[in-house]
Amino acid sequence: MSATKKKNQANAPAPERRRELLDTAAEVFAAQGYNATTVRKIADAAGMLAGSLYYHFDSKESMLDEILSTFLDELWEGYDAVLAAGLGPRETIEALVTESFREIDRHRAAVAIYQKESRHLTDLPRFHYLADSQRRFEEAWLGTLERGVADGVFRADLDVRLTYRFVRDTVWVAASWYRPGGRHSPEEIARQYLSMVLDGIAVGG
Amino acid sequence: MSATKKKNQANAPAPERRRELLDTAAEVFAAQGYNATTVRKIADAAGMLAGSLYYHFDSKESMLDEILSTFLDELWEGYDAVLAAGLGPRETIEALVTESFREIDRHRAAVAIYQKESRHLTDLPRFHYLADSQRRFEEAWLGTLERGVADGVFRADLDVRLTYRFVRDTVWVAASWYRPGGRHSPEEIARQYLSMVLDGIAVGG
Amino acid sequence: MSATKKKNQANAPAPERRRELLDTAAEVFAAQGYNATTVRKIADAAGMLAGSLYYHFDSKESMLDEILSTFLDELWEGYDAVLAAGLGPRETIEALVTESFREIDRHRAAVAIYQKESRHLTDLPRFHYLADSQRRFEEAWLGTLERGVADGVFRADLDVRLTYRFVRDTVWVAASWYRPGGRHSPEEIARQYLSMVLDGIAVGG
Amino acid sequence: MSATKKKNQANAPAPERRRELLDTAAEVFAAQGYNATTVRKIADAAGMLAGSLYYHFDSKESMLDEILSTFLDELWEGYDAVLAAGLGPRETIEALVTESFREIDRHRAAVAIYQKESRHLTDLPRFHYLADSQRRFEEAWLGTLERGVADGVFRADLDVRLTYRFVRDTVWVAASWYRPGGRHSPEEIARQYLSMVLDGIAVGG
DNA sequence: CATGAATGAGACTTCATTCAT
DNA sequence: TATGAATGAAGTCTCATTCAT
Repeated sequence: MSATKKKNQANAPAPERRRELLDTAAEVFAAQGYNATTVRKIADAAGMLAGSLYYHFDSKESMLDEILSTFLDELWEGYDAVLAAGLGPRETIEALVTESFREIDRHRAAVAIYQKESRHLTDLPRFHYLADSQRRFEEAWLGTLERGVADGVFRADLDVRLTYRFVRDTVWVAASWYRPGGRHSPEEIARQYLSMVLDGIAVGG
Repeated sequence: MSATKKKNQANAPAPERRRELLDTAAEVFAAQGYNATTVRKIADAAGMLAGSLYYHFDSKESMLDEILSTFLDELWEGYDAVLAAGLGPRETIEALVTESFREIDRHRAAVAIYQKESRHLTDLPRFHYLADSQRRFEEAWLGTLERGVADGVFRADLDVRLTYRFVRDTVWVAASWYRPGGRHSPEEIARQYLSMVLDGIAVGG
Repeated sequence: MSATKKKNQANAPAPERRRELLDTAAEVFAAQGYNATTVRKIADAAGMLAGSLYYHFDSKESMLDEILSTFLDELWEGYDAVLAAGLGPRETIEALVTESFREIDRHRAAVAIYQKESRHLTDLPRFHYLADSQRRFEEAWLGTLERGVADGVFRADLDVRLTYRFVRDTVWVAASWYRPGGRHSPEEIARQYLSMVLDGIAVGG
Repeated sequence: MSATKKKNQANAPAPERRRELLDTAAEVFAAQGYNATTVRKIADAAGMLAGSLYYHFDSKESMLDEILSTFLDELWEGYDAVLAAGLGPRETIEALVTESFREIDRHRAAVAIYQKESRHLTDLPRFHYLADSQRRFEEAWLGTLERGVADGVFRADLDVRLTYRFVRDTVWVAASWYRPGGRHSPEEIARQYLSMVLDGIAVGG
């Protein structure tokens, strides 16, 4: 049950090579921006000529599509598991945040691309699934926050929509500085982040 | 005492027209991304032909340059005033956050552009001042947080560098959804944000 | 009795200003080439804005036209006087060469422009007079050389057409390095040049 | 021992195609002037689209660069052989002139371009080698003439610098009218030219 | 599978020219 | 007479894409 759709890949064979090339492309997209990335840069990074990429992919856009949809598919697999677990609001938030940092760990480039490009991409029919995902996203997070306020575990004096935006953005922007294999594991980052957001940085509280 | 540099504007006079055009350009850059914005789109939005822009500006890049440097100049004017005021760490953070949201209110487009483009721009000699600003930024925020930890007003158990990143990102990423003249004033947003970051969203603390 | 035609000048008055501007334009054309010279460069050199030149002239091309035709008019005045004087072949050559260097002295820029641009200009109807001039030129020089060979004052063993080309080029190409007011007067240069061409540079002869 | 430098060609292989295209470009540059030549005209002459040229070359300027530097490299190969041969002044001049007309025969277009464009090109760092070549040129010719005067084989009453200019220019301007495969071989033209310059066109001497 | 060469659309930019003031 | 601002055509160059080999 995919969150997105089937890809019409230019050719079938050797799915590992395909994945390798997509990883390469994702790194370049993330580093330079989608528009500023030329097909030739991707090909250079992959050790081939620009034209050769078209044996594997229909277009530059379809590479981006596959990168983003693969990431979102995996993300929703994780999110759906959390949401189906019947946890309380605070525990749900904790699980979603942790899951998010794990995704950043696994798909850093894709997340960075998503952050930077999703806004203008949603206009294209091919990328409508980004808006769908955005909607489900808001449902999950906002719903959990509201449930927490109703249950008395989250403060009632904060604008819940504003809080949602803060939390959502801060989690994902981390992709812009996170380096897999760095000092902090995703779980450690999640713990620190949650501690800040849930209890504040001030002493005394 | 400018944070950046003097612009060599193609032509001196009529600074209001110049500012009008820059505002228009900034909106388009923010909405579509710098690379995806064609000079023609800016000209359309300004009600003129693409070539006509070059009477006012040397290049598309110099428009971006002027937008960003103007914004940073004003930002640092505000920041420097705060930093020179001799406030305690908590009050400094509060003042910086409030000042930041005010800048977002005044320069929404510029902030959004800065967020999206500054990373690849820093490579260009012309935009070295972005890196300089980044450095002073880190000094101001990280320094204040460290002082707060030393003074015992901020928690000592959080990774201060990680906290700095979260705080910094959360503030600026607001530019991506903030709409001047919307439901919340910059001061109101700052208050909510500070309350969340300082005291946490959980009840009890 | 003009060699060319009337100019339709954009406006009548102040012929000295007109000449000043044309001199300025000629210098820039000579220094940078006609195509590479922008109207703005001419205006800069004249201390005005590009658009202002159009009060004085119809177009950039008409400036070039007026520069070249004025020069050719004066040149042919001198040449016609020489040719009408009924001199012998050697004396005619001497007089033409001397007259030529005097023209270079007076119209250095125009001569340099003529050298560089006349070839592609002859295609334009407006500049047909350049081809006419070229023809009369060949008549005058080649005819004199042939007369000299027939009279036995010039060597019969040289290809007269080839000789004509060498002589012609050598004279005019001097415009590319000649600086009015330099070490050598036009007459001195003419004398040296004639001595070389008529008697050779080798000792003994 | 190259007179100029290595080219960073956009792509390495198929050097014959590259040379074909450069020859085409050189013809158009020579016929119309570098500035007046549009990339589209070159492409038309080569039977391709304008953009396609950029697969082979970095820019229009780099085509010009390669045309000129290739020509100068070959020219200096010939000149250096002459200068290393230890000939007397008169024989050196004869050999240099003959070599020059041979180069015009082989590189007519390049020579014509060099004549017309080198002056404003020398300002560009990329074309500094033109000035270097110019300097070595003057050394070779002027030095030989001076040696000839000292040895008593050339006349002492002529301004040697003026003579140098006349000789230099006249040789090279020939590229503007010379047509390879025409009535005269390069050697025949050289002989006629040398006869004129060395012994003069006047009978008796 | 990959290369080499080309296409064609469209980008940024330049510039002669116009015109109201 | 000159300015300031704009026009519009054209120029150089980039780049995603195609395709024969």
